[in-house]
Amino acid sequence: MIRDTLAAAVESAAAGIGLDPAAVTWTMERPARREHGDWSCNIAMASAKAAGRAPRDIAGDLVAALEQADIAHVDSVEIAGPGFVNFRLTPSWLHDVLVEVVEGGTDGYARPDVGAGTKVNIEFVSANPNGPLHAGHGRGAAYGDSVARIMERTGFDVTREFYLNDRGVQMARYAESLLARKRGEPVPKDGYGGEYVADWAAEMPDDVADAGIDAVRSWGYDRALADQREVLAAFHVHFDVWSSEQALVDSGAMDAALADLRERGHAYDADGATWLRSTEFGDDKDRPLLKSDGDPTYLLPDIAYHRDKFARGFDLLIDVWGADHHGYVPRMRAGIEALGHDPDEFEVPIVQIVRLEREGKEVRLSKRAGDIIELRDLIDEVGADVARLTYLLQSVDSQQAIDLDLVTSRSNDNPVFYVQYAHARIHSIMGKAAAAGIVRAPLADADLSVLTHEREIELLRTLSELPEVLTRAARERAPHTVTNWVRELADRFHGFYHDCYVIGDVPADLTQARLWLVDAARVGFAIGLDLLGVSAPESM
RNA sequence: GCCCUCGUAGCUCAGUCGGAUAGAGCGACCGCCUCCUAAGCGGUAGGCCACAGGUUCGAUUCCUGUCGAGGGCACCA
Repeated sequence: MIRDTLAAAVESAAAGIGLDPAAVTWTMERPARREHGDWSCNIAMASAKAAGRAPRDIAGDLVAALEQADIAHVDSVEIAGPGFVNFRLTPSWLHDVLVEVVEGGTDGYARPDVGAGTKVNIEFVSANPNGPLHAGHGRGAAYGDSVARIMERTGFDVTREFYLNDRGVQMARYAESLLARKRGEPVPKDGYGGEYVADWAAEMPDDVADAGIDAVRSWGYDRALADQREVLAAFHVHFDVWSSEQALVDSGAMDAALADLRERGHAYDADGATWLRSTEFGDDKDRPLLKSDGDPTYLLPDIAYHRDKFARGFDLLIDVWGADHHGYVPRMRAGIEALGHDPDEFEVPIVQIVRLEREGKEVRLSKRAGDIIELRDLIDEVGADVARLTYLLQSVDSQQAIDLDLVTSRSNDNPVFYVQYAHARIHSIMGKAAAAGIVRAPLADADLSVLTHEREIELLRTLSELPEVLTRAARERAPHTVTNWVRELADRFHGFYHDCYVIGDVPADLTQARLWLVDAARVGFAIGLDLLGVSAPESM
């Protein structure tokens, strides 16, 4: 890559004038402003203190040395601002990018090895199996799955996992609520009042209800899980592993975890309960593992669960949690440290809440669920692609308001259609070319040097940024940076489409080169949209 | 009271591992279809990057505090 070429040239030049490039941290980056060239290096400023010289003075020597070196694609090197060394390149470097994109294709282009084979377990959604998924789960599902896709592409060995809290008080209340509804009675206090409970109770066979609360719970569990699986499938999210809390209890894994904690001296008995000494690991207070009635709290099975994940050989555990659970992070991390693991091996991205609005007012999409907005209804209304891209439009750190009027509108202010339309135009061009009997010659025969139009250059420049974007998206677990890139690619493509006709009154060699450029854009959209879990239509 | 996330253009949001004149889309206003879909393209206007200190050659970015929004604070998950 060009960046490496330039960095190597800088290192060599720096060494040549008596600096030690390895001793300072410096960067080779794309300047924010185009006037500052194509690539910019801050090594002169970074070395100033150690060298005891003025940054611009060092930069001057560097530029002189770099001008002597014959570096591929470099048009000029100059000093700018406080001491930046800026490189201006000839368009040829972007023609090389085009070849790289087309030859690499969807599978081969932009595969930076960030993970180096790290085994990572990404646990997300993990909704309780006692009701349908809601819009908040949708954001977590879109995020978790997209992070998984990005990490897979960047050299991580990824497992997608769903944890089932199929044990405990919540499940008991759910079963009681189902049974009460089945019998036409009001749901008990602290029960589940959503209309889906009544609907599902109506579906429940009489013999299940007659068989008692355990049978009802079991039936209700299956019913809820089937519902969630169905919606996730419609959302194009799949899981490799479904783990059960109850199974951890039944297998003795939970007891083993507690014994482990005791052995390590991080668990103790007091006030009739058993406690985790989480304060030892930075938590505010110690947390109960076993309640005073002897039943486990949710924390102990969770610790056992994470212990199990590590036992399965994962180097890194990522739990995607909703904002309402963030206070739980310190004790979970404490539990992991208590088991002897490095806290850096456990990460918890927090997904902030989602609000759905119509005409500026909060809406409740579901008539059935009462107080929840079902993911199913959202998908039914806008489609899985639109829902996913919309969720991934912004960072999960900030709260999100989804305007349903906007999202369903077929207008300029809808970013989903903007991107999809750009993609559709690619196929429109290819279709026109085929209809006109134009055959795309082999890439090796195309003269890419004719691609010099500002729009063509900008389009290629955006394509060239994808490896860096993916590196960052993977490190920061930030799918929205990919969304931003895809939007920019769409922006560049629309501009190109508008000003640069591929077919029509253009020379044959330009048509050929542009057809390859269009194909490169297609590869870019295919990679980007796939990472977001969004398919793109070939026509609209 | 303590902890977490957020506060950037009228609106919705990027950017922030410290860098050169802070970006996009929408909305507003002005333009562009004899030619691959105008679901598009171009232009103009619009900012004390919540506020106050600190660190630094340099802070929207890092640290501290204040204010505001949201969320969480053992035996619900």
